Amino acid sequence: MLMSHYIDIMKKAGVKFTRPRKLVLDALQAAKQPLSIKEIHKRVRNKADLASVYRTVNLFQDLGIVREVQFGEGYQRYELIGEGQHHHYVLCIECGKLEDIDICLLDRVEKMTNFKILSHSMEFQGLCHSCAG
Amino acid sequence: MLMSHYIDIMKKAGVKFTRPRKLVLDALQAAKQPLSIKEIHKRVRNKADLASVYRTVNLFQDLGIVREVQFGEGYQRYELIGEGQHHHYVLCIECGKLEDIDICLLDRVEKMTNFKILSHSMEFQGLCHSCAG
DNA sequence: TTCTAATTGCAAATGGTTTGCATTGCTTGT
DNA sequence: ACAAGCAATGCAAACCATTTGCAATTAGAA
Ligand SMILES: [Mn+2]
Ligand SMILES: [Mn+2]
Ligand SMILES: [Zn+2]
Ligand SMILES: [Zn+2]
Repeated sequence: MLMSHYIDIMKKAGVKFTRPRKLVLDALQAAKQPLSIKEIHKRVRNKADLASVYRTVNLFQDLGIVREVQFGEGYQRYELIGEGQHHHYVLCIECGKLEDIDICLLDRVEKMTNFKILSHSMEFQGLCHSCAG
Repeated sequence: MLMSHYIDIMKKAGVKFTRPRKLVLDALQAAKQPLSIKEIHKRVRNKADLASVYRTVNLFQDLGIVREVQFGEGYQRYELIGEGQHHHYVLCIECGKLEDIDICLLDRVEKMTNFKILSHSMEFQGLCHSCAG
């Protein structure tokens, strides 16, 4: 996704496109896995404060730029959402291997329940083929 | 699920069936929704310490007696698992309405990914029909 | 460039969860 | 019934992710 896309979203929302926000965006774009706050902060050390990373990620969530991914590690992870897309994962708790599963039940659940779904999580944890032995 | 079922599990695991553990079990059995630690503790006040509630719930998780439910509230919820069963939910963030969705992708994901899945979360948050307007 | 509200950095606070340790309570063997 | 040994508890302190107050800085409109 182009940087200009996210700048547009912020402009439309009437918030400033600041240095910390660009840095967090860069970090998330460079990553190929959902990042924790600590990981984002590490990729941005001495450029943006930890509190700013938190505030930025929360803002991005409100703006629909990032999505929270729950791996049950005791903290959250975040990934960019590109044009209405997002992923769901299966994680090996032994070796950390992460696989994308191409399923999303959003539409099905909206129809089935008559809810307007605003967010959802659907993540699996277990042992990959190698680690299961 | 019968209390004896859970007692058996604890016996097999070689852990004691103590008063706090019975209290937490009772609270979870009486509940018709996943409970937070705070809610369990409230239902058990002056009978079991908060730390014991935490320790008990963690033990029950290890024993496969309870399952963590993630509603993204900033803390965890727990529900009893009866004989290989568990639920997935859609939650209205406005009025708190909770609906059970009768879908589980465990088997499908295990086959698709060749992982041995040990835990998973699949919860949806949004607005129910009344609250969406 | 100037001006001002939005944003940041830093430090302190918060809140859920875990942990250390002395005490209590089972359980087993005598 | 008693004692010994180990497990589990209560209480307080620690931990750690996240939030917040506030003074200083900065984006971006005028
Ligand atoms: Mn989805
Ligand atoms: Mn399931
Ligand atoms: Zn693995
Ligand atoms: Zn509702």
